[in-house]
Amino acid sequence: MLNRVILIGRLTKDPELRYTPAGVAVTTFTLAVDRPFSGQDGKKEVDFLNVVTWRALAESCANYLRKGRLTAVEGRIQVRNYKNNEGKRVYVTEVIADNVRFLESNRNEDGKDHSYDSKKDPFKEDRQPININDDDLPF
Amino acid sequence: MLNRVILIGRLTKDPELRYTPAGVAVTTFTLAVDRPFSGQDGKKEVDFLNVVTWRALAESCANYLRKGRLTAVEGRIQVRNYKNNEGKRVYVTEVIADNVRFLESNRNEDGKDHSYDSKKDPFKEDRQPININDDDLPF
Amino acid sequence: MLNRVILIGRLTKDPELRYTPAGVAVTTFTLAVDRPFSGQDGKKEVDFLNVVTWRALAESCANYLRKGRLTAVEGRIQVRNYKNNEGKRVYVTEVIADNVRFLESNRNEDGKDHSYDSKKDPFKEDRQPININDDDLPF
Amino acid sequence: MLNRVILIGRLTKDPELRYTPAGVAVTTFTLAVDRPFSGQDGKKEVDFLNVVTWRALAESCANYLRKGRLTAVEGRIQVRNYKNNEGKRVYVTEVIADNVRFLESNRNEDGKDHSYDSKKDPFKEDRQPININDDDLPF
DNA sequence: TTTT
DNA sequence: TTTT
Repeated sequence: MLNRVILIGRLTKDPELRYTPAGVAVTTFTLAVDRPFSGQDGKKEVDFLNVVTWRALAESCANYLRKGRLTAVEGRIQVRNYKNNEGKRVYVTEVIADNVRFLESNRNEDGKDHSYDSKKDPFKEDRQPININDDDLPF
Repeated sequence: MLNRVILIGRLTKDPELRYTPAGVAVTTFTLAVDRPFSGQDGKKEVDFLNVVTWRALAESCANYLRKGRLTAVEGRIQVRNYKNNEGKRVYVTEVIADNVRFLESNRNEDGKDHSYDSKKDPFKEDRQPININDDDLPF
Repeated sequence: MLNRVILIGRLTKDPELRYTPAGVAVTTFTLAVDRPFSGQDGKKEVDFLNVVTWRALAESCANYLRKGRLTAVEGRIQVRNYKNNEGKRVYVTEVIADNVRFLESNRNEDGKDHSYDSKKDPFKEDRQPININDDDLPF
Repeated sequence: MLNRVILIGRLTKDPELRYTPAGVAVTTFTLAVDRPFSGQDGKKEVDFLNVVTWRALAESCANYLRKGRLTAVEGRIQVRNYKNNEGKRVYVTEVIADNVRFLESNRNEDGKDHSYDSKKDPFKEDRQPININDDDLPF
């Protein structure tokens, strides 16, 4: 009935943008989130949490997030399951984000409006995959 | 750096209480959390999320939660991994709760203080397992 | 940049539905939220938090919430200020809800779809006030 | 029964550290939190939210937070009331923080452990006020 | 001004 | 009373 997650962490790699066959943008990335009180007893503990964003938010994440950037994410936990190539059902837990805050902006700050316009994205075609099934997404 | 989850859902089964060899109580249960807008397009979508509680909270959850009860949980997402019996690394995502609210109380309301006292628990010994390793918990 | 609140508590009175001159529904109510650890040292501490909902959500809150009902609210904190009749600026803090969960339903459960339809609301006209200014809302 | 707030914003001024007569540290500051979608229709909307921290957390906030710093706060909403000098009851809403994350560290990064030690604080005595009542705190 |  |  209620399912809310808020995370602050750093991207482990650059985000990955893909498109479903229907042309819907989906960006995935992993956040490294340090556990509280890590480091004081020697061991540094971190959770690596997978985040999924859709549509306009996916495109702006692909554009403005980069490896190592401090990022806040709001969303909900979702459990997805699929059959792997051995026919076994696998369960994957992800955070479906509906709000992402870029806490560290680009170095080359220019004061312009950075809202993403996919029509002006020169790399959009390069990123567009061809064999994704909308029901069984491959991330 | 920040990792906060709040869930409201219903228990899919009675909670399970175990003890580590060191005698630390740990209770696990699964919450069924309906996704928003489920049902209007026919399909009812639900996430089944695993929750873990420790110590005093574990004991009070074992005592007062039951299958079907509406329950609120506050905590953080954690990813645990272990090697399965085929030697393959398996990743398990759980919500480690630090606050649990019983939104539906027992039918037989009696007005007494319901804070759990493990010394008075007649079932404690029955529930106590013998072969749990504190580092590699079996849930 | 991020502002998220989640509350669970009970309505102190029935909710109040009003309409702006432009016909926008706005419902307000107060949640009594018990503080943690209240009661053990004798004193029972409660926060009374004002909640505001708009449009369709306002109408369904007006319809299904009642005094005493256990309710979950998701939203953000907002500080509104206005000049009182002595010309002094007054600051009011409210939770603007975008998600409300009715944790205690009506006794007369009927299994029907309870999504609110304002066109079928026989009391809508009665509740419609005439002298509310959209910019300076009177709650 | 549940009361959780998460904010990310910037300090409007340096934080203020005080001590109760019993010697308990309490730090207060205000976060400027931009509302979503601000700026696109011309008007930039902000909420100014008062935050209160206690004890060790108060001391580390006083030490490491400064005006303008981006900061994440976790806590609960509390409504405090007192009689003002005209004998009228005034209600003040604050966020009582139990977790604060410094999202922008000091410029002079040195890699050292920055956990606050009040015994080594050369300014502690200077900051110690004398006429605060523990029950009716003056912020 | 307040709920169970 | 307000931050970038």
